[in-house]
Amino acid sequence: MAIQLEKELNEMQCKAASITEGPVLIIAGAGSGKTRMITFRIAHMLEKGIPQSSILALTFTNKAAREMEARIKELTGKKLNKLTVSTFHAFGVKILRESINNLEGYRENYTIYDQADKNAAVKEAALHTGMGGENLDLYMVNNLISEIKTGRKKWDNTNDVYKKLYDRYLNHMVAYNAVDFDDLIVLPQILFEKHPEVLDAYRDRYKYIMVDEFQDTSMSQYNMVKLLAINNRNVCVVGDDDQSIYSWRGANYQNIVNFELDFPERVEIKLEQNYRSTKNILAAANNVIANNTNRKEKELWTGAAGGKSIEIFYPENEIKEAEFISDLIYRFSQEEGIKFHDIGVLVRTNSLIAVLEEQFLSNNIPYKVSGGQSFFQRKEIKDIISYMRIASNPDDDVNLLRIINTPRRGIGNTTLLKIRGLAEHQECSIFSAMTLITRAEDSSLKDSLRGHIIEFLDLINGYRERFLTGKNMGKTLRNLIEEIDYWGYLITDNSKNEKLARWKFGNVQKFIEFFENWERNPDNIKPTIYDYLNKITLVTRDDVDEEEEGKLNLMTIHASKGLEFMVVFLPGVEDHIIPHARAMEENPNNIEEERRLFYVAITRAREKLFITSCRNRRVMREVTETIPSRFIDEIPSELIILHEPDEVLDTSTALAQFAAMKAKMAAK
DNA sequence: GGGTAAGCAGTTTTT
DNA sequence: CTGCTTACCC
Repeated sequence: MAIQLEKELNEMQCKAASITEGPVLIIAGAGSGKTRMITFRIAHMLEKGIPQSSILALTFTNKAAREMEARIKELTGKKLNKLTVSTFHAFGVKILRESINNLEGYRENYTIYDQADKNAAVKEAALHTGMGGENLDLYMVNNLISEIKTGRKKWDNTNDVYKKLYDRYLNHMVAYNAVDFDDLIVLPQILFEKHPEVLDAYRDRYKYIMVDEFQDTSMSQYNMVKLLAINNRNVCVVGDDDQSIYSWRGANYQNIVNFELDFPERVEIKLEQNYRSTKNILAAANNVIANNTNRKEKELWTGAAGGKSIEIFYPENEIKEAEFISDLIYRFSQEEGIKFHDIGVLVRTNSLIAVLEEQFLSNNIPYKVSGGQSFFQRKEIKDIISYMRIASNPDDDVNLLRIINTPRRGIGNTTLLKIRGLAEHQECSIFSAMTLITRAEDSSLKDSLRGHIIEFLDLINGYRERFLTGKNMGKTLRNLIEEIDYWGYLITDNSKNEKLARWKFGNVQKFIEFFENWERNPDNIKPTIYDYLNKITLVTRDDVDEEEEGKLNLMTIHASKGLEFMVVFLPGVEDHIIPHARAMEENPNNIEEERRLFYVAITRAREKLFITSCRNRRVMREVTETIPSRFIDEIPSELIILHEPDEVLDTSTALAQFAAMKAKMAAK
């Protein structure tokens, strides 16, 4: 089987896939067949005899990583157990797993904190530095910690009041033996600095590096790539500055410029032919994004036909909007035979999802939601995970506090305060303090209380031992859940709603099954509880979906990146939503990123795009009048069918329009 | 000292 | 919807 790049790819794609040596910068526009090019590039490298183990491909999401691996597998028909395709964060986990013992204070059984855990840890640190309470702007402090840690910001006289809190937070994290998401990128680099021999080993191993979604890498992520690639110089980055939509998380598309400076001999390739959208949709997207300054010159073009493929409606309010969209989708499915999974409904904020979801539910439209609260973030699942985390790392105070009295075991606030005082005094973890307090002779604890604490300690210690054997962990988990009587807890806690309790317990059962499946998976050579816990912390969405096929896609625009749909609906295209009021408040320059978001949304559509903008919308409790997004005005009017605000919403016209356009395109 | 019901506020985007 | 505070009961 020889891959013929020239036959499979266009000229530019082919060039991009063939140059495997030296630095390459690929600017790949939306829908330009980027994934296809990358897949062929790696397949080509393997065919040339480059060993799998020398290749490192870094992506942004787990989903992208999985997809890339699957496609390479399909193309080459090879087993890919030596190829490293991973997200930046998962790669960080891998490095830390192999070498965290070299970092002072940390141990191998470290816990990864997600946003919620981090919040709790920050609160804790604030409490200890006397900065807690209602005045604390948790969101801001969280950001500050991240910015300082990743080097995006330095201490100055506007923020150094938080230095104490920051130091405390760092100390706590080491004491908890916990790392946050930023640490997964930053700690490996500290490790490399302190132990150049470790860095050399990674440089030796990964001679070829690829980075996907390069516009979304942060400065510290780029530094990591640079560290690894600077000697061998076989590094290929692929990105599109117009699709950079994660700057709030530290993404910096200036990295494209940095790359040009650090690798001046790079070959630069632009993929500008779009294979996805109708001429009409593409023209709209091009016109919108042209309003941004400071972008790489490029113009997407397509050989596809035109057709009036964009329609704009102005429903009365968000309920009418949801009804309209839902009805239209239903008729598309019934009368045009369009599959639900070919339709995407994309929103700017998670809060817009609920109304739509409700409508789809009552119209019996099968749908799946990506983004928002992930399965692993549900309270009942987090509880169970906390038990597992404490069993694997008892020093993790944040998770201990979550479960110490869930289900109720008679350790209330006052007792807890006493224990925490002791922990503070002894500079030890809460778990250790509990052990101490049960042994103290003069302890003022009542016997019953002491009994409760001992019972808890025995429970954790017992299951810790069982989990650490690495055998029958699923069974162990089942026993644990039974022993703490989590079912009984759910029943009493949701005494007014037994159905809810049942549903929650169903989730718990599901979680156990995931865990057992993972444990049984032969790809896991030696499954440990640490590996599992680290893995699920990095999982956000979609990994849990059972049947993907045949379901309507409902998600945020952020979550839609990299996807495409035959028909796309964009609800809530209103000022204050997109561009988002909060974003604009923060910094008026954010308008460009909001525009990029709108651009990403438009370019998801292959054949048809519906934009709706409500005239009134309920936000929290109040109904407010809204105005259409300014971005609508940036689409040339000759490209769209504009329905007047007072026009009665009519799904039939929209449907007929679509049919006519299809017929016209087919005729061409 | 612990448990619990009721009332209340807070939702930009995510690894 | 749910996490958090508050006030009150056992």
